[in-house]
Amino acid sequence: MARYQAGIETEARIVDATRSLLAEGGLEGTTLKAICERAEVRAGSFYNLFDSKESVVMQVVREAIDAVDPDPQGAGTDTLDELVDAYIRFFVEQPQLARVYVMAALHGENSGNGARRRFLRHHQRRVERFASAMARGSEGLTAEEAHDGAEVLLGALDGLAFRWSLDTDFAFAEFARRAAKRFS
Amino acid sequence: MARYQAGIETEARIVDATRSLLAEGGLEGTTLKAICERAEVRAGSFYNLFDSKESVVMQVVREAIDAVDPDPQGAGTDTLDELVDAYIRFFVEQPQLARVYVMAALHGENSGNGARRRFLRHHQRRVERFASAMARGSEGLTAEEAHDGAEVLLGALDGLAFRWSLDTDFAFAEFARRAAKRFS
DNA sequence: CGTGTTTTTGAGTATACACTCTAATTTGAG
DNA sequence: CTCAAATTAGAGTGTATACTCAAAAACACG
Repeated sequence: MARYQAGIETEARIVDATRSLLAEGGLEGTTLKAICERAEVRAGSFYNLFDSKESVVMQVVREAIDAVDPDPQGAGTDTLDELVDAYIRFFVEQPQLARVYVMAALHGENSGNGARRRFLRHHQRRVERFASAMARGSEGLTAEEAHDGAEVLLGALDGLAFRWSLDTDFAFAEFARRAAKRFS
Repeated sequence: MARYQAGIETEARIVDATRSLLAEGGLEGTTLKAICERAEVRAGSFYNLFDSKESVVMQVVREAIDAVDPDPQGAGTDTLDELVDAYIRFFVEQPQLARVYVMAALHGENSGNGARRRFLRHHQRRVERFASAMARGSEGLTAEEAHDGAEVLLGALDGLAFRWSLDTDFAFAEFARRAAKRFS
């Protein structure tokens, strides 16, 4: 762990380098060599501050997952529109982290169950939150209907997010709102 | 290129091995060693039949992309429901190829523009086909409205497909139909 | 058979990768 | 200023990867 100022700054530089590399080229392009070059650090310094390459990558991925859902405490009070807007804002304001988020989901897809399970749990928490907002928003909706609706809406949002990650000219925000409108 | 029966069979065994490995572990798990072991072939035989590892992988990926849209000639005659059903059937009947398809999309995400552009073109063709079915299905829909609607619906289907690839217990078919109803 | 072609083998090459280790340098609290 | 602790450098290790090559084996066909 960094205790001197120099170490703290180096650590931040390494995290920044890792985040931008992940955003640009995915895991494939994010080699130790690339991280060290971009952070202007030699391999020895890297391993003085991190246990492994995986640990920085996971740190950035957690950062991205947290940023998608910035106020987990607020569950139970927000509206569906607010949740959708938060998702949209995440993509517009932090496109680098957004790309990492999409890739993390995709990579968790393989990656021997660990990452996959983590991402599924994250997804389920999000579905519940969307479902409860949905139920609060419209009278006469059973819990199951709200849950299923939330699953479909989140599926659509994730699909559009993926579409955006293929081509960042895609007007993600517009389409996301259009999808959300079908549910209110 | 294979000219004797033995070579033809070996080629098929290699393609099968590659497809199942891609479905199980993604690109990461699909090493030359793994392909050769599963196909019961030595490296030299592999390179007698294929130029590179990438060429088999691309062959399987093309196979998957083609299987999503089994009747490209039929464009202009099918209904939206038929298109959605074809998509669902693809996932139910050929889950291995379906997994490869999802992964190809995700991997195309990096992979230096080539794969990304190919996948985008494929996506755009599909959007057009869905849009024309949508326009035919309901009167008084401008071309642009149909196009945007198709983009949202396909986004939802792709998102749900991704959700299914995270957890194959997910009732993809049900949710896909629900999404189709919601977004058309 | 005999013969030219295809197929198979398996040891071998080159390279990229994550990671280690020791010694030198820098830092900052007392 | 001193000195122990933190930081850095950079050559070096081990391993996995895609891929090559020359020779042996299997094959089809006259």
